[in-house]
Order: sequence, then C-alpha cells, then structure tokens
Amino acid sequence: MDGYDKYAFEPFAVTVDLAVLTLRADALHVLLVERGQEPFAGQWALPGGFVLPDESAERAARRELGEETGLADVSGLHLEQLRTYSEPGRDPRMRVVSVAFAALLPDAPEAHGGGDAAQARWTPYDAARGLAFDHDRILADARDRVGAKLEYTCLATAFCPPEFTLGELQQVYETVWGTTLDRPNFRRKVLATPGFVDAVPGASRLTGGRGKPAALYRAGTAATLHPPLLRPTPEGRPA
Amino acid sequence: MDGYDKYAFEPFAVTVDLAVLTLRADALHVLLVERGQEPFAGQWALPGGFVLPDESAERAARRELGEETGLADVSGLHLEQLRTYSEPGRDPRMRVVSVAFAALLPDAPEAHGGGDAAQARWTPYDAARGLAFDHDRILADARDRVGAKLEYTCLATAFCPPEFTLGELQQVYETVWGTTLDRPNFRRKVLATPGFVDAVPGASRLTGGRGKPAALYRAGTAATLHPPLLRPTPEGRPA
DNA sequence: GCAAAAGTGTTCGTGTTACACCCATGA
DNA sequence: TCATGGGTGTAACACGAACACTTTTGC
Repeated sequence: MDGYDKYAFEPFAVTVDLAVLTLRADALHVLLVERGQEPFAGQWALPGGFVLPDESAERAARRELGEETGLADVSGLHLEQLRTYSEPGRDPRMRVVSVAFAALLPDAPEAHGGGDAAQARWTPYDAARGLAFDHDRILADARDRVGAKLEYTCLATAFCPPEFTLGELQQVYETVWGTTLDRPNFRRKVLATPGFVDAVPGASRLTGGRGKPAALYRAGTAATLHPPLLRPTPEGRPA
Repeated sequence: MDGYDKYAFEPFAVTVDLAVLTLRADALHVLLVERGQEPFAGQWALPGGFVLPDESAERAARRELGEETGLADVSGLHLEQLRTYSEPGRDPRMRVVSVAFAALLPDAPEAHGGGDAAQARWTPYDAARGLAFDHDRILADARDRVGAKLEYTCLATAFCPPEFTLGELQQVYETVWGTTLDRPNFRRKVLATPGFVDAVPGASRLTGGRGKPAALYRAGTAATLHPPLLRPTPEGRPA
C-alpha cells in the first residue's frame, strides 16, 4: 500500500472464515455452525469470527479452530489460507472483508459446539448447500484447492492420524477426488517419493476386520511431490 | 464470519498491493514506485492503495493497475489474487490488512508515473530488494506463484502480446524459471495441448533480425495444462 | 477353505528427453 | 555462403496404467 492520505481510509471489519474439513466414513465432511441471529438466522454457516487487534488472520483462524472444534491442541493441524472475499455486498450489515482458510483434520471429535456457536455439526460436503453469506462459494473453493494440492504436495497426510496405512492414505485421495486409484501403482508412487511417508518399523494394523494387516507409516518431511500425482480424469480442458 | 457482537469489531484499513510483472529484454521486471512520505520515505515499494467503500479488492487492484501503469485499457490483463498479509506490525502507523495481487503484462510502456506515485519505474526482479513494508516477501511470493502456475496452466500467454511466436512463449518459461528448454520438445508440448495456442493462418514474423520467420499464434481458450509442463529441475525436495 | 485386504511382479503404451537434421531469411 | 533462428524427425528411456498373482489374516 502507499502512504498518501493516510487517514482517508474506510474502516472495514476483517474476519476469518474456516472450511474445516475431515474424512468420516469415507466421505468428506465440513464443520458447520448454526447461526443464532440475523442475518441468516437459523441457517448454517462456516465457523469464523473477527480478527482481533493484536493478531494476524492466521492466528485468528487457529484460535477459532480451537474454539469451534473443542480440540485441546490445534497447533499441529494444517491451516491454509485460501483467498480473501471482499465483495461490498457480501454482508448486508456492514463492509466485511473475510480471509478464508481451509483446515484439515485427521479425525473428528463428535462432541463440539464450544466457542461462540450455538450448535456445530459435521456435515457431508455434498449436503452442505444453502449456507449463509457467500459460504457456499468459499466451501467450493476450499474443496477445489485441497483437491488440487493433493496432486503436487504431501497435503494428504494432514487428513490422516499420526500413524496410518497406505490404504487410508489412498482413501484420502479417492474421497477428495471422487475417483478410484490403482492400489499397487499408488503404493509405488508414494513410496518412491522420498520424504512423503516414513515407515514405522515392525508396526502393522488390521484394517477391515479381515485381511492382511497393513504396515504403518508416519508423515514425512517433504512438502511437495515431484513429479506430481495427477488425477485420472482431468477436468480443466475447455474444448 | 459469525454475527455475534456485530459492532465489537476493530476497524482495519484494507489495501491492495500489486506485483506488476512483465518481461523486458528477456528478464523479469516488476513495477516499483518511490515513496514520497514516511514511513519508508525515499524507498521503493509495490504500487497499491486503499480499497474504496464501494469496490472489491479485485476492482481496487484493477483500478490501481490502470493508474500506475498509465494503460488505457487494463480489462484484459491477467490479475491474480496471491494472499492476504495481516501481521499486526506490518505497517508502523496503523493496522493495515493488505490483499496482494500479481498482474501480468505483455509489454511495458516505458513512460508512467501517473496516479498517486511520485515516480514509478520498471526494475529487474533481481534488483528489487529492500522494498518498503513486507513487499520483499510479497514480491517473492508473486514470483513463486507465477512460476508454479506456468507448470499447470496456460498463464504464460498473459506475458505475451496478442500475437506471438512460440519462441517468445518459450522465452517466458525460460525467463521466469531461470532455465533453458529444448525448443523442439517445447513446441510439440504446446501444440499438443488443445486450446493452449491457436495458429494465426499465414502470419509470420521475423524475430531476431535473421533466421526463418516464425509463425504467429494467439492465446487459446484453455486454462489448464494436462499433463503439466514440469520444470527441468524440481527444487522442492527436502531430503 | 474362503473371503478380504495387503503387498509384489510384469507387461504395455504413452510421453518426455536428447539429439540430428532441414528450412528460410539477412548480412 | 555463412550465421541465425524456426521447424521436423526419431531413437532411447522413464514413467504410469492395467492387471495377474502371492501373502496374511479372520471366519
């Protein structure tokens, strides 16, 4: 920004909105809160709140994440800034600029509703329509971003518990992308990427009740995938 | 955001910062303005300004882009939201939240300095250090984003004039990435991607003074590249 | 033994890489 | 005719897709 007319600025409210995503029963779920007052009273919305005077948007997002999920420690969770929504009419009351974030959780504690929200609920992504404000759009952007970043980053481990099987990791990809992947090829691809996952020596876990127990892995230190793990059916090809 | 304590918000100034990028003499250049007042008086900074009460950040960015570059029509230029910078101390005067954008220009008009800025200048990317505020960081983020998007989108044409040769398009990649590419392979890759470029029938242009005139192309309608055009030396591999 | 899930091996085709080579133009 | 840049051809190779097969567990 520049410094001319330093006091000729228009006051805005700055908030954060969170698309808190997790995987439950092999389906993408998002944390929604029920609005208690107008506008959009009774409707569902993404959790969020004001950015306080002494904190950054990132800090505000992490604070809200802790309040809304009820988790004791949210410091390790993946939080990603999506973009900022600033259309003048997006909040009917006043001029509100909102910095949107996506948060990725390994597993979801069922009980919540802490913080400001009267009621909070995990909702399947496909059922989360008709949200307050422009939250439908924010949620769709969050899913797009996460889906795209699975291709070229190690983000998928953010949906997994500290120790996980390759089958669970594959489920993350299949659930977010809505596709199926070839298990042998997926396995090779992941293991061939140094730093994506680290094997837990000797550890294994029975997954489906039957079958061979799967070896356990931890998230590695790598952040990006080279070469990327591309989706089977690319959609972005306008004739 | 939620609606509780609807008037208990802290007023923020909201601004936009622009990393206006172009290619001059086969080098990435960025548009900088010289600050006339404190803080950072006399230092160079990215152009930008306040978001007005009735406009979105995107509209503000495009307005500033027109003012700073002096171009009559900026409606066709590529403008991309990078992220929002909201650290409490980033502006010593007050609480300023800034939405950063990258703008890509095909060619740069030399004369400018319109708008608010006392002086504006195209600066080679590598020479643009020591900027005011956190603009070093914003500029670096802009370059990273643009470099990454060249891999999997058709963004490169945004640096080219309406009609361009494949050699010029290749120069975009080589300049932004700082690498060299194999010309025959680059050519095939681009032409094999439907919608990336459309041939201008019969048209050709002499490029280097000598040599065979190159065929001309226009930007196509496709937005993404499948499969992507990966950089020769991937850097994001923490071992 | 059978079903189910993990893990291994192998083939085949596509796409990238690395070159050699030809074409058209200005000096 | 030479230098320069555009354009074509092609063989080698790597990678991913597809699928058969083995292993280990619970019932």
